[in-house]
Amino acid sequence: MLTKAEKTTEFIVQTVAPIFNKNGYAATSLSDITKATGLTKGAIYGNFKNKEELAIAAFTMTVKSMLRRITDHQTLSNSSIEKLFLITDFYRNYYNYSQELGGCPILNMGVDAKHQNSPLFKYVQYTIDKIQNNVALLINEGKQSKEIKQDIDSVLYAKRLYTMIIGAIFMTHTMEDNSYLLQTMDQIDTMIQNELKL
Amino acid sequence: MLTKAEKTTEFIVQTVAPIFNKNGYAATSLSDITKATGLTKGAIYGNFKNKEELAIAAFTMTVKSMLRRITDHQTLSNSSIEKLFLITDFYRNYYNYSQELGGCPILNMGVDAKHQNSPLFKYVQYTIDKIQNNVALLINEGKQSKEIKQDIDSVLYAKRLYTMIIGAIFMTHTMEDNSYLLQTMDQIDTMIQNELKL
DNA sequence: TATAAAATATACCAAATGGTATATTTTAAA
DNA sequence: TTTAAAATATACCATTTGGTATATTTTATA
Repeated sequence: MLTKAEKTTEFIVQTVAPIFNKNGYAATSLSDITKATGLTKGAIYGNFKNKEELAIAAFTMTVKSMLRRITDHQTLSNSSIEKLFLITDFYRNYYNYSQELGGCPILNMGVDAKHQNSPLFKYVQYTIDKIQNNVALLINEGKQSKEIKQDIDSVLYAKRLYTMIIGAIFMTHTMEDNSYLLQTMDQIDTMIQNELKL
Repeated sequence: MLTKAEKTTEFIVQTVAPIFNKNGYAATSLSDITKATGLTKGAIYGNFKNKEELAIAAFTMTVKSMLRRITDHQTLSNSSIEKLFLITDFYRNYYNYSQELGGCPILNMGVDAKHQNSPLFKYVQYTIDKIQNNVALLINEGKQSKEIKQDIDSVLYAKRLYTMIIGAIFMTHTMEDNSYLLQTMDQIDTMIQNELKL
């Protein structure tokens, strides 16, 4: 069972995560944090060393729950090429989902932390690498099961796909127009169909 | 001739623009500004109403000089399909160039201003629209001059191209790896060659 | 139910924030 | 070279910032 303190820590992170994600680190003040949680500084600093540690906890929590969601979605099929299509399927609903998070954490933190917070920025890089490696692995599996063409460079192709996806995420959020995400997912599906599939 | 005051205004904007672009609005303090310019608050507030107005001036200045640079590069050819290739040619050198600016202003401001500063965010949207419309116009010209296939949806294709470009810019800056930009420009060149060209 | 420990609130701190009124310097024209 | 105006510096302001020491409350256990 979770103790009171553990529940409070969880509660703070959950409450504060979308605020940090929306506003960025510098633009999120401790009064924003106390206001949103209804707690005082005493409670915040009893659960976290400082503002930075809280921001890190919030970001890692958001990213982990996001990655879990993609991974879960992947289990809907055993075919590796189908799993690629499940990626685009996931991102077709990403505008809604990421709005709940306060935006795309990878995109926001990649921009926000770049010249401000190197541990967080490193963590963004690590996460992107992780996502891309998963896609590359999937392509490799597809090659082994003869679902995907043998001459495909899996790492390069994974990078290509994620580049398009993150571009579409930026455009959809910035132009406030979901069609960027939908169109790009169509485009990627066509690529999988025409360029990857054996 | 430029008066002393006009030169100072110019100097402040030029000096401060990359700082705002790097750090974002909230994370750039007035002491950052006075330190960088070597001027005092009196001089800053004599030339600008407040911090926000300075940030707006800095951003518009950066964007305008960037757009001028693309436009200038376009004049290298009269063929509309060649002008499309000149776009990818431009972005092949964009990592270096945008680093001088303190990052890509569109990308950074799109993320930074989204939940903070609505006039600046609107200006980002306006600028993206402008860029995309220029590309769409170029494609239309290519269709008229029989360089580009008639059944291409120019607006949709322009959106597609810019989505890929901004994705590549984010990836290159975040992963600190220029190959994302180069690979994406190769990919776009292939698309122009195979999908657009008549 | 009493109690020790854990969790939270209160009250405070120095430093930094954006901004302004006024004093001083610099500029350019007469 | 004097002088009025324009530009910049100085000194200040209230407010907010992140953070902390201590007081108070809540929790769980004996």
